Amino acid sequence: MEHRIERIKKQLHSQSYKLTPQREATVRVLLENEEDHLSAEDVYLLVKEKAPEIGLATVYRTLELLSELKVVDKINFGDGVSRYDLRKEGAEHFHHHLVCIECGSVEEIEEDLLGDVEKLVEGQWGFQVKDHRLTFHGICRVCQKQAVAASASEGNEEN
Amino acid sequence: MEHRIERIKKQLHSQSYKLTPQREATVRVLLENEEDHLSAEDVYLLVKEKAPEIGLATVYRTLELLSELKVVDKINFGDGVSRYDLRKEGAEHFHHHLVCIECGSVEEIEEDLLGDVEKLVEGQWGFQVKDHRLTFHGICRVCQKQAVAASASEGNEEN
DNA sequence: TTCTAAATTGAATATGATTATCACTGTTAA
DNA sequence: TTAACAGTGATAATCATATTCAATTTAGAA
Ligand SMILES: [Zn+2]
Ligand SMILES: [Zn+2]
Ligand SMILES: [Zn+2]
Ligand SMILES: [Zn+2]
Repeated sequence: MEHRIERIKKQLHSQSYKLTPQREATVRVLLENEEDHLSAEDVYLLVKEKAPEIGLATVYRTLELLSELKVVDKINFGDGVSRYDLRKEGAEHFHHHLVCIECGSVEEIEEDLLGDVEKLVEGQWGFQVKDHRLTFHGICRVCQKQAVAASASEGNEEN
Repeated sequence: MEHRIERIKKQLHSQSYKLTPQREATVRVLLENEEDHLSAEDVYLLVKEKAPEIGLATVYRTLELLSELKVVDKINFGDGVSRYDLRKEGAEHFHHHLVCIECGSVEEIEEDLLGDVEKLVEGQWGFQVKDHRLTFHGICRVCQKQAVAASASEGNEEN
């Protein structure tokens, strides 16, 4: 954790930005909730627990800055809010997401998966790929099981 | 065109929705601008040219409805507005996009490309894929050429 | 055709996320 | 020390989208 903060600090400094206490608090919240996909409001509320004096505008500004520096990726799952996702250490591309249309859960895929597709796009469409967004919408493992269970008990009730 | 409108009409009726003049005008605008990626506001302005009495709320409602019926796909390229994209005739999945980070142009890829990846996701992650969103961000062909030209003339100026 | 209930509409208003403004504070470097 | 200047928090402004509601339209039933 400290190591990653140190790294982000250097990245900020290299563009003559400072790692202020507010920015550090924000980054810590992102690191502590790496598995989640927090909205700006979510981050704000979590940061407030530790640094109650922080303002919402500062959180937005910090997230925007981290986004420009590619420390976080801004993503939109179609529910009207932007969400902020830390890049994995050393990851070249943004990771992928599995969004369940039943329960709304979001799972991550860190494997690249798109290597071949990107080669194809570069070769066949002449498009120089810099990054991507890939999200699958479907039914997660849990909801699939529940659907099976529900249809089974439904069958019983009919008897 | 008429054929596709007829089909959408049936799809609406099958869920006891009506193809009102406002809805038809909206669908026509989408069909006539199939290659674009229009926002609700864009659609509104275009529909107004032919049916000036239409209200913005109706356009939003229509696009939302068409979205539920899977006639259009709602997509977000990260610029703060939702865009609406007609499904290709008979397409099972949403098509892909190439967004240029230089000029903002959006190109479409209709080829599936993700068949193998989806099989992997279903098999290895147990996730039942229903749909996807895939967008590549990078440099389009035109901007690549311009970059080459610019760096060449820059080299000349230095002499 | 006439009638009726339900669906749909437009204008206006409300909402909710994000951004801009601005006076103030802390930091930096001559 | 002091004069830029980056950064901040509170607030107001903006902008996309959703909701409300009275009025209109529509598809069937009678
Ligand atoms: Zn689920
Ligand atoms: Zn993620
Ligand atoms: Zn371009
Ligand atoms: Zn498209």
